[in-house]
Amino acid sequence: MKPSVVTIEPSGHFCDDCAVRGAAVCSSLDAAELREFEHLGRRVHFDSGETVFSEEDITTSFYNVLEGVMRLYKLLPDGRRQIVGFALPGDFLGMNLSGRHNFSADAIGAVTVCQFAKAPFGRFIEDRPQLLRRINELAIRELSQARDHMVLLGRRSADEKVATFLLGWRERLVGRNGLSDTVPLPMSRQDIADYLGLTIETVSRTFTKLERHGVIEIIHGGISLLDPARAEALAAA
Amino acid sequence: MKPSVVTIEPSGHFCDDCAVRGAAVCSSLDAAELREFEHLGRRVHFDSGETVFSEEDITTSFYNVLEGVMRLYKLLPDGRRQIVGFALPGDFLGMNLSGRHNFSADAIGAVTVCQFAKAPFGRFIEDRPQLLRRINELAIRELSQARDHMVLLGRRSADEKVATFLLGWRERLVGRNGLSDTVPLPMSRQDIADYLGLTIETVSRTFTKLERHGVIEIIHGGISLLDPARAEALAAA
DNA sequence: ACTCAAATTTGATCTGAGTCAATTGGCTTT
DNA sequence: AAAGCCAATTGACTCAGATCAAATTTGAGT
Repeated sequence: MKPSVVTIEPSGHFCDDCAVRGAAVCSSLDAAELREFEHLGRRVHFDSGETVFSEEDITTSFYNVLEGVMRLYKLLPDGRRQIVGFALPGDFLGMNLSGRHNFSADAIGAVTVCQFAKAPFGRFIEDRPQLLRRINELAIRELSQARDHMVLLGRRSADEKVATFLLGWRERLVGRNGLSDTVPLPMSRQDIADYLGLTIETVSRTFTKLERHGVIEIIHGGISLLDPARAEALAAA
Repeated sequence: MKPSVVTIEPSGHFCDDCAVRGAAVCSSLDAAELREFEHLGRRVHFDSGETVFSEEDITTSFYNVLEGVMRLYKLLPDGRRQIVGFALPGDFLGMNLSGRHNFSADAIGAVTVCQFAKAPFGRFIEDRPQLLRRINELAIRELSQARDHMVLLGRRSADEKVATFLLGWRERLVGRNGLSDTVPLPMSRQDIADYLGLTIETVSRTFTKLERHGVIEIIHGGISLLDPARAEALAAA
């Protein structure tokens, strides 16, 4: 929540070495289009805890996450927070109908995004239906994830929520270095609680319980999944 | 849950008198396109309680709701149910990436849908980016609603959930006959409970409490909103 | 109107997760 | 290495909403 000091690099030919070129919205563009496209985007860096955009902000940009993790959340007037998702490299943010973002986004650790001004991006899309189709795909995938998360929030116990989260997070990180039993958790316990609709104490107690039962080991900056099968069983229940 | 006896009318010029022509996906089509489009769709009728499609079904069709209300839900292996939304006339269903529906849909009362076979619909979209843009709009709107619902499920009390639901449902029915304080509730208490992440008993008790406090009156087939301001206050809290 | 089944309401009790309150542990700064 | 700070853990207790168990009410079919 420090003042937002961002570093804006000059636009240029940086798609070439972009880590998410194949995964992100860009995957729908051919080489020539990509060359044109890269003039629209600028790499912007955010430090840990900085807010990339806020819920009621007028949407002026779209964002493609290049590096790092972000928390996406909504606040109630009295301060209660619900994290609606975590964004990882390759995720595309900023689509909306109202002209305002309908959630806020903070950097968890250092984050780099590819930022596109709304108007030129809109014009670029105009005559490129395959890019629109790609964006639509991403929206539909998110919608499916959102529905899964509703089931978790509305109908699962604390144990099930935590087990499901750990397995789901591990799965999302597969792109990194394959499926690993060492699962880094860059977000705080409070973030996890606000994502799962629990309190920080319940999350902590559940982690401890899972460790006592030999399902996980709590390690520095994450957990190690000792018994994936048992975790799956807990999550499915 | 009776066997699915559906009535399929012959395809023909029925878009002319379609109640949702202006609201649905069709709103992005001009007169000539609409004429071509109507040959793709068939009106299909479902009786109360019938299942229109199930979660793991291979997607063979898309649906445009014409009349009635549907519940959209997901089930856990042990039978717990989360309703992820209610569909009303004008809503478009069936989009997905996996090739399977990722939720189930039942008719609540009699329902009429406009059913499109997947392949011809896909071909029709192909060279009509404005229809794709319309579908994208609908997906983004749903995504926004889904996030709001996550906040409700994860962070709101039973009283807030019920008040928010009643106001939100009233709002969704504005298209019908304007904003009315008489709010029909075609779905059962169990449906409301499964939508709000509560039990049927808690929903019933909360209705009774709201009535005791003069906020609503429970009437046949719905409620009457006596004190909208107080309901708003409860929902905002 | 009469019967039966299902939906809803109401009551009594229980419990999973929340709340409140210390500790403990890990970093950072000096 | 001591001090200070914030995040995480642990413990004791509470409570909102779940569960269990009856009534009621509603509705469809005869």
